[in-house]
Formats: sequence, structure tokens, C-alpha cells
Amino acid sequence: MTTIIDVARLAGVSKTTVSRVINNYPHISPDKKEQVLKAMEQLGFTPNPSARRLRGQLATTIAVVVPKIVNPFFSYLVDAIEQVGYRSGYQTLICQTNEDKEKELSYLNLLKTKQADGIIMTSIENDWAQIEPYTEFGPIVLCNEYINKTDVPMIRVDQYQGTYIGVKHLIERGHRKIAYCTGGLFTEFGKDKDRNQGYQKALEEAGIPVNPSWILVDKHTIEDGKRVMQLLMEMKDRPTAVFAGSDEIAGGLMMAAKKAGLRIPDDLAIIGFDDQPIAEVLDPGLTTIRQPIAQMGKKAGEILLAMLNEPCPSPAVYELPVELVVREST
Amino acid sequence: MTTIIDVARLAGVSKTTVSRVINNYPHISPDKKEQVLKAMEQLGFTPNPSARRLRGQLATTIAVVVPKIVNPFFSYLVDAIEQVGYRSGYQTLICQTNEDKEKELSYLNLLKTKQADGIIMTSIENDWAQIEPYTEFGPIVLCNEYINKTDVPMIRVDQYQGTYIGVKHLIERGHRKIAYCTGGLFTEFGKDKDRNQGYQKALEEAGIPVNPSWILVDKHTIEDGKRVMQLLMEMKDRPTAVFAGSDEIAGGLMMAAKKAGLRIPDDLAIIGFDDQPIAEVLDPGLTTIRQPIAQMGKKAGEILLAMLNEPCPSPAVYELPVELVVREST
DNA sequence: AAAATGATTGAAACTGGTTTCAATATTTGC
DNA sequence: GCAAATATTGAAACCAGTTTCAATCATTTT
Repeated sequence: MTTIIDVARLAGVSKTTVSRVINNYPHISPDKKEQVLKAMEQLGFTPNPSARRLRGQLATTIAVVVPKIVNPFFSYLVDAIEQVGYRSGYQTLICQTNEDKEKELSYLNLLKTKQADGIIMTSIENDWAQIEPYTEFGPIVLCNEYINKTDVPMIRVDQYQGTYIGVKHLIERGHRKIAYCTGGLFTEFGKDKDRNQGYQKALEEAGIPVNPSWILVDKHTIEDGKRVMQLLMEMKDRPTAVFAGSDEIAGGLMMAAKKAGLRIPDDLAIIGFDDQPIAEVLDPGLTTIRQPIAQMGKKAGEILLAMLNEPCPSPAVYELPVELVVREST
Repeated sequence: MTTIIDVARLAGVSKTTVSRVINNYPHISPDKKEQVLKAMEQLGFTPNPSARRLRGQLATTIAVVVPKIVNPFFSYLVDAIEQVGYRSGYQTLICQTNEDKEKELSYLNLLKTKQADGIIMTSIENDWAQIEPYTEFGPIVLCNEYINKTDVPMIRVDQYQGTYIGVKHLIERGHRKIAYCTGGLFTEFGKDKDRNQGYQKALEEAGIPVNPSWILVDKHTIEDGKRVMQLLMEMKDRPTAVFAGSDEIAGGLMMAAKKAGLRIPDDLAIIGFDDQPIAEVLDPGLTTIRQPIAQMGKKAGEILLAMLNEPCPSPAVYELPVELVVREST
């Protein structure tokens, strides 16, 4: 490794001067500056970030916590964040928790140890009380997931509204027996809670009672969707429509439904959530709730970068709009 | 930040001793060791990785270079690598090049500056001559992409064989007019070159001449697939089957074909590459060439970790098998 | 022309750990 | 019971940068 001292020696100056050139300090004579630059060029010198970081001078890494990168929702989110970061010279560290609490905490330690200068969390496994202490070490921004606090910036969509307009759309199409797939049912606050309320509110407004056996929790993947469809087929009183918590679940549902000879949307209407690429490619095209993923990621990245520059802009909640995309599955 | 000195003071020992405890050195009296551990616990101390790295003692980060994380092929690859790394205590840095040469080089600099201890490249934008010098700073493993060298470890599938069996399958189904979508046509060596040769060889063996207007280059996405289908529709002499370079292209092809009223596979047979989740969910189910993505990632991770431990195991090429998955689109 | 101001520069201290080296304490061998 | 070997410990040097402080030099003010 070539160090700042090698450069200093070659340029015939002290390492202090080299450091000043690296950091664009004023008051360096043009000729020395040029000598230093030439020496750096000649030696192919790159400053050692560990050393700079140690002195508290460097901030170039942001971390994004996701449950699973293979979930397209999160890969698109990461994509957007990474692009914002890169434009400002930041590297993006991807932290996949696999929904493991300990893994999440181990990633939060990146903040404490200055390996990451800020963190964007797109999911939360631990209680906020566990996570909150880490805000002391650097900014944390929530994106997608949200909690019942006002002192942390959040970028979210109106999940309540998303489910509400989706279920309402099904009701308007004449459905009264509407099943519902969700991640979790019994959360205190946050995404799943709001979605559940949207579902219930839409039913309630139409005077439809909730049928608990049509509510299916802990569903996320295509495989989950297939299994749910099998469950539904075995029911005596079958729903005529399903609100799926993600386009992937919807895809699995659709596959299994078609395999069982059901026509979509005539025998069974399906609506998804997210508007991922898969939604368009399914046959029939999947009606779904579009989340502005790229904008969410972009906004989250921008907020985090802003917090890294000015210490404390007032943390705010940014709520982006969801949108019903009607295709052929409803 | 609490430092090693705070711990030393509280435990009533020197920082040397604390360091020894952290690193599990032998020859520390049990009582002092316990005092130190207690002090560390009490202060919530975490060693500063920048400082450890600076002294050349720490290796905890591997970087994965991908063109686009939103491409499921790469997100599954990253997923597999990340899991192997995490189990050995490594963090995974995701580097998205967006097919930008400069961005790729900027990520290779992570090695030079010891921000990453090793790199797995799943794509290559620059010439190897540009990249090769970086191997001086740490191990580089190629996974998926490959080059004409023997001194760098590569994990690859037999791309030639993949295309060959796919095209042969189409021929066996009676097709003689077979279009072909690919990333690049005129590469010197590597993935695309081998795929092209598999295509040509299969045609040649069946005595079918190559029709250049049926070869479509620089195709990657669903949108590309749709556009290709439009091109094909406008042709006077239309192919009866298409070999797509990825399942996503195939998905786009299928969408557009169905929209144009073609029946699949009767009017047009389609075969994909990868066997991503989308392949299964398409209707009709997509016949495709399965790549063992998870195994590739796992192997690449293991090789890299091995190289980080023993300096120089003989670099080898690992070729994993591809497999034809026949569904209903052919 | 002397004093005051500001630009330019480098020596040394500092960041938070690890490693070397030497000193001291303890155990083992005979 | 004494020499040799081994265990335990800390002071100081080191990693590669940044920052503080003071010294020198040039320029402007009075």
C-alpha cells in the first residue's frame, strides 16, 4: 500500500500538506498543490478510509436493512436508495435480516462502530425500544415500515387507504365474500395493523361482517399463495374474491386457482399489492395496489443524506400516495 | 463512544490486556479476564472496526458486484452469498454497477482501501486487463461471468450446453425457424459467446441455416421482450419458436404474443433461461434452462472465504450443471 | 519603515485499536 | 533449593490518516 508519507516524500512536502490537498483546504501554494497531485497520480494513491474514519472525518457508507433481498419490493427499494447514495458519493451496505432479530441488532451495530454513517430500515424485527438507543450513534430513517413515534423520520404509504380502496373495488364489483391474506394480524401499530383496519372498514361500510376463517396470516410468497388457494378450495363456504398482501401471493393464488379449473375473475377475483413486474405478466393481468417504490427509496435516501449533513432537521413523516391499478383479475 | 481505554480504566488493567481479552489471547489470568469482560458488558463496549482494520487485523467485509440488483437472477445470487458470509461473520456490501465501467472500477477500489477484504464479481464491464491489477489487493472471484484466464477462480455454468439443449429441445418439437435473444453477440470470450455457439451448434447439427434477422441482441428485460415480439410480428418470414436469454425476456415475449392473439406453444413456442419464480407463474408455464443460482452463490462465497484464510489455494474453475425444465410453453 | 495581518508550512499530538518487547511473577526440572 | 522455563502484564511503538499549534514568510496598513 502506498501511504500519504510516500506521497509526501515524492512531492517533497510534509504529510500535513498532502492531507490538506486531499481535503481541499485553502491556503496551499499552487505549485506545491500541483506537485502533490502529480505525486498522488504517479503512485496511484488512494487514502485509506479506515484511517480517515478513525479520525472521524469520513462518512461514506449508508446501510439498508431489508428482510429479504430476493423480494422484488425490497430489491427495487434498495435500487432506488443505492442510486441516490452513489450520486452523493456514498456506498450502500445491504443488510438482510431474514427476519432474524439478532441479525437486525448486529447490523445496527454498524452505526455504533462507524462502519455505516446512517441506516435506512425497511423492516423492523425488534421492538423500537431495542432499536431506539442506536439513534445516538447516527441517523436512522424508516422507509416502508413505520411506528408510533414522532422523533424518527418515516417514509411510508397510506397502507390503510391501500387496502381500503382495494377491498372497496372488490365490493363494487359485486363481491361480498372477500378473503384477506396478510403478513401479521396482531401487531400493535404499523403497516399490518393499518392494512387490517382498511380491510375491516371497507367491509363495515358495506355492511359485510368479517369472516375470521377467510383471514389468513403470515403469508408472503408465491408458495404461500398456492397453499392458501388449497385451503380456500377445501372450504364449504368459499370466498369469491381474495385480497392478497403482495403480488407474489396473488401470483401463487392465481396459479393454483387456474390449476383447479377456476376462471379468473369470474369464479374468483384476485387483487394484489405493490404492482411489481410480475403483476403485469400474470394472465389475466393482476389488479393491484401500486406503491411508489422508487420514490419511497429516493425520498428515504435524500432524507438520510440531509440528516448526515445538518445534524437535526425536524424529523417528519412523508406519506406517499398509493393507487389502484385495475387490470383483468377483478 | 466508549473506547478500549475506558474499559481498561474501569477494569483496572492496561489497554493491552483488554485487547488480549477481545482477541482471545492465551495467558490471561481468569480473574482479570472476568473483570475486563464485566467492564465491557457494563459499558456496552464494541471495538472500533476502523481502528482494528487500520492495524491490518480485521477482515469482515466482502463485496458483491452486480449489474442490477432488481434482476432476480442477481438478487438470488446475492442472497446466497450473503448467507454464506454472515455465517462466517462477514458483512456483504452490494455494489450495483448499472453496467457502468467507472462505477465498477470505483467499487474495485474498495479492495485497495481495505474496505472490502474480497470481491465476488457476477458481471464484468471493463476489460480484465483493467481489473487484474486489483487482485494484488485482495482475492477476486468470478461468479456467473467468466473470462479466458486460469489464474482467477470462477464459478460458472455451462452456458454453451444450456443454449444447446434448449435449442435442441425446440428442434425436437419440430421447430426449424428459431429466433434467439441474447445480451451481446460479438464478445470475444465468455457467457454470451458460449451461448451463441450453443445456438449455432444445435442448428448446425439439424442442418438448419442461421437466419441473422432472427438474432436479436442487447435484450434483457420484460419490456425488451415485448418489443422483440412486435419486431417478430412485423416479419414476413416469422419464426415459430424463440429462445429467450432470460425468463424476463420470455415473459415479455409471451405477454405480447398472447395480446397479438398467438397461441402458445401452438403458434409460437417460447423457452427462457434461469428458471426464476416468474417462469412458473407464467401461463402457460415457461419451459426454461435452470441455473443452480443458490449453489453458484454458495460456492462463490465459500471459495472467497477460503482464499481469505489460506493465501493461495490453486484457483480453479467450478462448472455447475444446467438443466432443461420442460413446462407448457414449448 | 515598523507593525499588523494573513497566507503557507511542518512538527507533533491525536483517533482506537494491535503488536512488540521487556519486566516481573510463577511454575517446573533436577 | 536454585536455575530454567513459562505465564502474566504493561509501556511504547505502530497503523494511516487529520487536526492543533506555532513558526515562517509575504503583504498590507499606518
